Amino acid sequence: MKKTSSKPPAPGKAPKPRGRPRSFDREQALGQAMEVFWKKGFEGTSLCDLTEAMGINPPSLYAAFGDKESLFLEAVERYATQRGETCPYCEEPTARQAIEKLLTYMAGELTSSAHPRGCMMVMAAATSGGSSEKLQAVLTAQRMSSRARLKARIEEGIRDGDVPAGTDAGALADFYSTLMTGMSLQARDGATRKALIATVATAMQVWPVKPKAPARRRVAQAA
Amino acid sequence: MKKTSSKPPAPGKAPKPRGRPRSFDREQALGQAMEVFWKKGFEGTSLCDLTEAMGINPPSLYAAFGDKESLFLEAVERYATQRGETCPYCEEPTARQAIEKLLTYMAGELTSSAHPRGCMMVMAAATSGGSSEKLQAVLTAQRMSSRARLKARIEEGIRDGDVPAGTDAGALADFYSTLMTGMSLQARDGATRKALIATVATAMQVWPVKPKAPARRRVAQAA
DNA sequence: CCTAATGTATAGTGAACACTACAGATACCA
DNA sequence: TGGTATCTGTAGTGTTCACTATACATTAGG
Repeated sequence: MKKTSSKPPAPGKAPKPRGRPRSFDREQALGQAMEVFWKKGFEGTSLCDLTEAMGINPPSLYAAFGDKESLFLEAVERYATQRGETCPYCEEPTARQAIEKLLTYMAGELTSSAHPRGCMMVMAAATSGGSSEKLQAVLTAQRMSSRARLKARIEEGIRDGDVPAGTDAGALADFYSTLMTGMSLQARDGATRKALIATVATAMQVWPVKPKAPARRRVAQAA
Repeated sequence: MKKTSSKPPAPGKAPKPRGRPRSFDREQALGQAMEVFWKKGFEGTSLCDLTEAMGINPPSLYAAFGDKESLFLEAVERYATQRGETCPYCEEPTARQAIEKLLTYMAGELTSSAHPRGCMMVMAAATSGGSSEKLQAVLTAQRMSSRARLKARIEEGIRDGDVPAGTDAGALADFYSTLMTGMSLQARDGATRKALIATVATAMQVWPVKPKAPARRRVAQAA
């Protein structure tokens, strides 16, 4: 594998690119591409859609990103990174608060008018039926990772004592994963933020409670 | 609008078709087409996929079904009818039992190996981003109808007294609608029947309970 | 200045798409 | 048997797809 032409490796190296410099901002163009993929899916997006949104011509796109699939994968990566950074998650003191905050945050994000509705991953997963294996594998991995993070936070809650000891972390993670997936579709379908918030409130009722009050211990653990 | 050539209007009329008879079973061909659409979505399915699965040539397809979109709409209609008939629903005595039975039935159906995984409607909704307005309108209507049926059954439960009086039927219907949508995607993603059943069990915990036991009435209502 | 290296713009490539013209086949009715 | 109506199979139609060959523009080093 040889990198076609991404960017100067490091300022300390001073590679001094020889030829004509690129006339567009690669990161900004990637952002535009991400929005288009987010809105129309992988197969629903044409090269024409992309070049128009990115403001460049096909040869520039291919020189900078490889091909349509590579560009999509980079967009997915960027989306995941971006979401992972902005989303409040494990900083809440209890697992319940963390999950509730996550779901509430998502209810707002999924219905925000600042970008396409729904989660890009979920939409991509739903619409990439006939795509390449690599593409599907990456998407599946992303979804597995999302579910695993949920499960890990619940298990952390069990260790910390804020979640009852017998709780099935996997099943609970599956439940909230399923719900979040559904929320994405509902959002795409026009569900209001209010409706999603109400659904979140309903869903939080299944959070396990301790049967009695045998140990009123609360272990504070620095994040 | 003039029907191109669907089928003889009624056996009583004895229309006596004049020309060469059709050499394939229209209903069976429609079933094959439905399976392909179900598996690959509307845009992901090519005419070649369809003609191959249906065992006919393009002109026969167009003569019998109009065009790709009309065929898809007919497939959707058939799917909805078929599901509506086979799915046990309002015959359960209480709303809770009805919803639980529906969800459990769906957990099995969505993961059945007898047909493509997931609900055709949900997959179609997710993948028909760039399709015609009519197509999207029909799909939206189907989903609204599904949610409305859920809501109606809950309201029936409120009237019958097996659901607490203050229950927000709309919010509860939204919650289970969202969950069912999510279950479809999870199923497509490879979730096991067991995992879906567990999620259903978790979800049923949110069912509202009466604060005390004021009325133990059960109204049997013929379907 | 010239040469080399790189990016950009025009204008295509072959393939796949939804869809159909046309001729031949097969039915009914006279 | 002939006329007409409908279906079937072959072989296309033009369009759009992802992608690229080629020529020109713009930089750095000499």
